[in-house]
Amino acid sequence: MSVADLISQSLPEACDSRDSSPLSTILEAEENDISLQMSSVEALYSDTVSPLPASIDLLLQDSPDSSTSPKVKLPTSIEKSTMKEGKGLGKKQKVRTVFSQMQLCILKDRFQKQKYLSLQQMQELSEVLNLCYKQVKTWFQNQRRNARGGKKNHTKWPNSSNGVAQKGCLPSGNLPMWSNQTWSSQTWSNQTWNNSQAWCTQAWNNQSWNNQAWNNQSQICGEEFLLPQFQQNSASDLEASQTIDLFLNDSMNIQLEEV
DNA sequence: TCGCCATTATTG
DNA sequence: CAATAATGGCGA
Repeated sequence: MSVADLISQSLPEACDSRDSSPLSTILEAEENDISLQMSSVEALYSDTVSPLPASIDLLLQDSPDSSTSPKVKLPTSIEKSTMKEGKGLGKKQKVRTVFSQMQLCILKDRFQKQKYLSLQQMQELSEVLNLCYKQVKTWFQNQRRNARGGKKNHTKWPNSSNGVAQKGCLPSGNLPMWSNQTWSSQTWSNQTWNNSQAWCTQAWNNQSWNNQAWNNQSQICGEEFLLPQFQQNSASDLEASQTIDLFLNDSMNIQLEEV
């Protein structure tokens, strides 16, 4: 499979992050050309994370986009043009990106701890998820809204009553606050990430996961992360995990103001 | 500029 | 039809 495919998955051209992200976001270039972006991204990462070159692309966006196993949607170019030409004329076609399970997982997890992210934090997160800053921002925006639930009960989180394993996959209790400046990256990588690894892997392995599936899954996630079966994942998965670990730590180190 | 809101449009 | 990513307007 080509990395391009994977990438395209989470490459909404709708994001004008370049415009929105003041802090020169690295990943801006990608939106333009899939092919080009690939190289740029690759270069970028390989440069940043010297040891593991392209693996990042894979694991990140790749998350076998669960959303729809059969036909991986290529939101970017193909889908767009192929869409409805009828109204696609001069209209603004929204490209509704379908975030992968992994992306959602990370997003949700983060959201549980932080409802508001600083610009840089969002950017970092976006890098990690290989999404646009704008998308992350929007996502949080929407989440905040339905988290509040107040007006329109838009989203129904799996379990809204318990504050435990409800939405996220990672039991917040075991995780160090993303934004708290105290914990060391080591702590994160050694302890927390183990869990993360598990759930990420899980996410990758179970393509069939749906948002609803989080319901059930989240519970196991809460207690039995490191199931033997998950550890038997392929090398690529492991590699991926490690990769994430790496850049995650990297981003973590950047640390800025907290909420 | 961002956040929040209401709305729109896509996806399943 | 429900869920939700993304857009645009408004205010701080």
